[in-house]
Amino acid sequence: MTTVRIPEGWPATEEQARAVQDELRARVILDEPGPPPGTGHVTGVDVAYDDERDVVAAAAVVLDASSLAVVAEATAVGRVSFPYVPGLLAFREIPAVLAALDAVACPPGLVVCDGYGLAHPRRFGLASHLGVLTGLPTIGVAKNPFTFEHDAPAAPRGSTSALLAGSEEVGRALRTRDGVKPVFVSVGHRVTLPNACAHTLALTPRYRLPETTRRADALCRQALRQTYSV
DNA sequence: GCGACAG
DNA sequence: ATCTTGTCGC
Repeated sequence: MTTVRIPEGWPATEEQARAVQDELRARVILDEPGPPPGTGHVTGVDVAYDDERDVVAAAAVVLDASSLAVVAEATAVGRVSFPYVPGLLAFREIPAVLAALDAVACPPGLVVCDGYGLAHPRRFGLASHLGVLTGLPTIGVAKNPFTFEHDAPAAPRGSTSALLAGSEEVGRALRTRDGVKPVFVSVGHRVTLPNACAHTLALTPRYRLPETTRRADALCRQALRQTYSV
């Protein structure tokens, strides 16, 4: 377990945070396909909080993309860096996520985030932001449609429908299990939307949520609990 | 002005 | 995110 460091000049206000998004947005790469599903490494990152104690715990779990076996994992604990504000989630999660990613002992490959990338009020969600800061290919897989519109995808696993901001497709609702509520996939950095959906399907052989986020979620919660019993 | 709103 | 027990179903 390592310690979270809040970067110098980290935004302190919502206005500053939005200005950072507006500047970094230009660095997102959308025209690379990204790694082929089922090859190399796939890494899940997630964060758990205790706002009462001002404590944050993050986890990064690296899986072998073809077997989904855990290859490496790391956690980071520290102070909360930003309050939760819809549209500014990245400022709350990224310092902890970066610390956990830095502590992992092997190349992360594709990084799967809990939340959104392109599907964001300013088109620069958590997955986009993390991708720009690390240079890694990233995607976002969210559990809710946020403020976006969508029709229900057909019932079979693998069915999709457009996630829309007006008439712009910012992501896809993707059914990962027959007849179960879909997940919401969007592109982060250096990955294409169809490829992001293919990765998500490859990571959901059994459960609605990707193995990466399930593993990372369990690990960061555990790290947060250990913070109490010490 | 009010409500909604990733995690 | 987090607070929280059992329960219905594959």
